[in-house]
Amino acid sequence: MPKSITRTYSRYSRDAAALIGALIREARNERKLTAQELADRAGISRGLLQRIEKGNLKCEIGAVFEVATIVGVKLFDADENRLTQYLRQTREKLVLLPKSVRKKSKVMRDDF
Amino acid sequence: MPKSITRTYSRYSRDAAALIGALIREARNERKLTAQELADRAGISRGLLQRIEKGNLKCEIGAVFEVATIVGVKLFDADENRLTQYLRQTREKLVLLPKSVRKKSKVMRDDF
DNA sequence: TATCTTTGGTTCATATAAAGATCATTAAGT
DNA sequence: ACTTAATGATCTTTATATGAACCAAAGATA
Repeated sequence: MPKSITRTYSRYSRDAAALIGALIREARNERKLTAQELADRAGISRGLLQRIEKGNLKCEIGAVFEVATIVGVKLFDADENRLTQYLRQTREKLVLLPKSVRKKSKVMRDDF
Repeated sequence: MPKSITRTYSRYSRDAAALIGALIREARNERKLTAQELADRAGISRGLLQRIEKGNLKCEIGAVFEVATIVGVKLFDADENRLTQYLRQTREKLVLLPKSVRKKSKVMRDDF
């Protein structure tokens, strides 16, 4: 990560992360779990869990998903079956798709 | 990050990441964007985009969300309005909830 | 009120994710 | 077939996210 990158995030991304974080915190309280307990179960530190619940965008997605899974926050708010089904479908579809994209060569007249 | 952490991920987390990655790649191809172009738009490197599309769990969630947003992959497969609405509702609910969880003190007889 | 627990911020050391560059392979366009 | 471009993969360097150990503040229980 050279040259000190300062990322800019869209509002949608920020809202999505904040939503997941809020849902996790809510679910954790409903299940009467302390932050430390949930962090232990997920194999992460309490500090990281705090940042996740705050909707911090600079957390590794694996940690967020893991915590969400443990407390039962469904990603895609769809049932789990659909997820794996869709995953299989998508994989099948992908092998049929071209592997690389290509521009219409140099300059193409499409103005008529 | 001391003591070399090797995380374990649940199947659900792995599938979810793989699904997002596959959807991103599919959407990128549909929009005729090269990996470099999408990476540039998201402000990330092409290498990172590759890992995201492969479903690598060790990517920062902000980068994943940003890319997904750009190519139009909806998280929670809900419309954006519902996301922000739900976010507001959740935030309102949160202030009403107790801020800390507590075990039922030492040993509580709940066996009657 | 006093005590114990949980949470919220720090700070610091270090493991590591990300950028950037390079190269081989694959595939699209001519 | 040839050319050009996109992808896949690997390597090195560097910025930084994470874990750990703090402390203070808030909250629950008695």
